[in-house]
Amino acid sequence: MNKRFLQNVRFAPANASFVNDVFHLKSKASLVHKLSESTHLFLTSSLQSSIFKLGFASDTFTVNRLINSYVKLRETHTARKLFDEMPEPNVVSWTSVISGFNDTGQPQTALSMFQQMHEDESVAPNEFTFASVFKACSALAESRIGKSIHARLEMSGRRSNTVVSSSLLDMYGKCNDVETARRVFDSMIGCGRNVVSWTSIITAYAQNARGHEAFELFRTFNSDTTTLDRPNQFMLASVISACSSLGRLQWGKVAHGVVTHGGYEVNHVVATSLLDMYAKCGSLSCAEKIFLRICRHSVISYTSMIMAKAKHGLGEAALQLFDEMVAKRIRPNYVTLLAVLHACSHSGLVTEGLGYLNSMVEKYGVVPDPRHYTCVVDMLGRFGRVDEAYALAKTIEVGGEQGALLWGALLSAGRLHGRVDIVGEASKRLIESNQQVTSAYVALSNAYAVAGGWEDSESLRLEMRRGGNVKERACSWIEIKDSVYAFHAGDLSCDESGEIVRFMKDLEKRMKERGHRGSSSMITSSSVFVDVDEEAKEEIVSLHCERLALAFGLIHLPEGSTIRIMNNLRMCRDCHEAFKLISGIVEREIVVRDVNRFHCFKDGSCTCRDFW
DNA sequence: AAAGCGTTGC
Repeated sequence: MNKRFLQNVRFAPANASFVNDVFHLKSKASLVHKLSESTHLFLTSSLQSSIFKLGFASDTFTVNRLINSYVKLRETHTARKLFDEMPEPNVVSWTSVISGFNDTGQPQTALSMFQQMHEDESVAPNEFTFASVFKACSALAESRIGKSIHARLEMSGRRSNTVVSSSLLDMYGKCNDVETARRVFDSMIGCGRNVVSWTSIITAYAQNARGHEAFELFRTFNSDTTTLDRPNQFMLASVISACSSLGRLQWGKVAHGVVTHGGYEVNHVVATSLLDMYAKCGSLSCAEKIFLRICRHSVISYTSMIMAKAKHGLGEAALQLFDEMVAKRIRPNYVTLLAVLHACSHSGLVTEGLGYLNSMVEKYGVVPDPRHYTCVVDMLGRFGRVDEAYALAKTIEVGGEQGALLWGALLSAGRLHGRVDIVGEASKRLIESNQQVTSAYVALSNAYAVAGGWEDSESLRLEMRRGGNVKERACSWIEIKDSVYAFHAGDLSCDESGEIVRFMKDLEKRMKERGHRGSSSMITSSSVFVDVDEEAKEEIVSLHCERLALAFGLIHLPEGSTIRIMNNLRMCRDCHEAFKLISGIVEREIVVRDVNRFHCFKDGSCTCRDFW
């Protein structure tokens, strides 16, 4: 039959081009189909030569598929070359190449392509293009450019698209403009929000230190009856991260319940966020349990666990884990080295810490940056090597926020060891660079007061008041079952009878007797400092509150319960000592008024109780 | 044919 057909063709020239077309189109269809399945550069480039031989080099649709195949293989350069040779690129061609640059970490090039598209004026961007371009702005945290493109979007009338709006709100979130992100989210009520847009707004709050609102939105999403979407791995990782930064174990457990329910425990990003959450909420054992369940470890899971051990005072175990990671050929990054230095700093491994700082380039290929130096300055300072800390700090040229952290570390060192000269130098640098001005003034004022320069101290305090510098109030809090009890620095109104202070003094005495070091003289020194300045008192009371919280937990929790203490300054480095001590103390009756009672999540939906 | 969301540091 075929034979006869071909014979007919031979004698019917009028039909020849028709058959030729059919043959070509059939070949094209199969080539394009093969392209979409190609996962190897070799296959894609041989398909390209076949396509070109058949004469489809100018066919926009076919070349778009080709470009797309190269983009999937991350061959952005080849994709761009093909694009540049196209006689008539359309919006798909432009968008494919722009998203290719996004996917290969070249958002700047993606943006310049968009600019070129704008100047060309031959093709108008559509929803797909805008979504890609906002993603590029997110990556660059470029709100200025993002806003101007947002204006173009509004003019084009293409806003009522869930994907575009999500990318837009995500961009505002990444540029730290949460209010605008929220406005975009609120405006999406008509075009339909989905799990991605909810995740974007939750992430915007979570990444901008507004964890409460992030969690509140998560709850709203879960009780929203208008959507069939359930939380996915992206949303959960973000929500869990919010719980970590809030130090709210109960909320973290609720999120863990949702993870288990949705079967997302195997996702390594979710698992890593859970690990970090348990560690930051004080449960090292749960963190470790999660860590051991992770099958394929990444640099992030190891770094999180090293940091967890470091913050819980287990410096040697942290370093051991670091060795294990290196042995597994997982390459450490700058955060890993920060965790390692923290481990040394928090466990008094000064020599080891200096060793890591000096060998990190050569051994691990990580160039130390100001954050690593700050960590080492802090470590030297804590262990009395203040002059070395100062000498090191002077060699680092850094300003802005990083500079403030560096000189802030030195300031603490000077204060801890009563070095007025160091406090003076560090304060001067902070005040000059207009960073942490309040703490600097307070510390300086205290240093003068200690050295007997009462007049200087007084004039500084006046200067502070005139400048309107107000220090954020420190607070500690404790979770007991479903409630959170908060204690604010300087506020001992919960101690009407003075019994707490007596208890603290007793506790402190016992701690000293057992050789507990650190800021152990907070109560006795308070009587010295109380007339001088608020700062010392704040720190003192903040520490009091941790002990207070301990005492509180001891009284209200059944035997064997875990007590978690958090504060908004840093993880309590004395917790381990305090725990050891408190376990030997007989229960006492103390009447404590609830200072503050946050609204708390009643955990009814948790499905993984067996985990704890 | 092309698009949007997540984890480690302070």
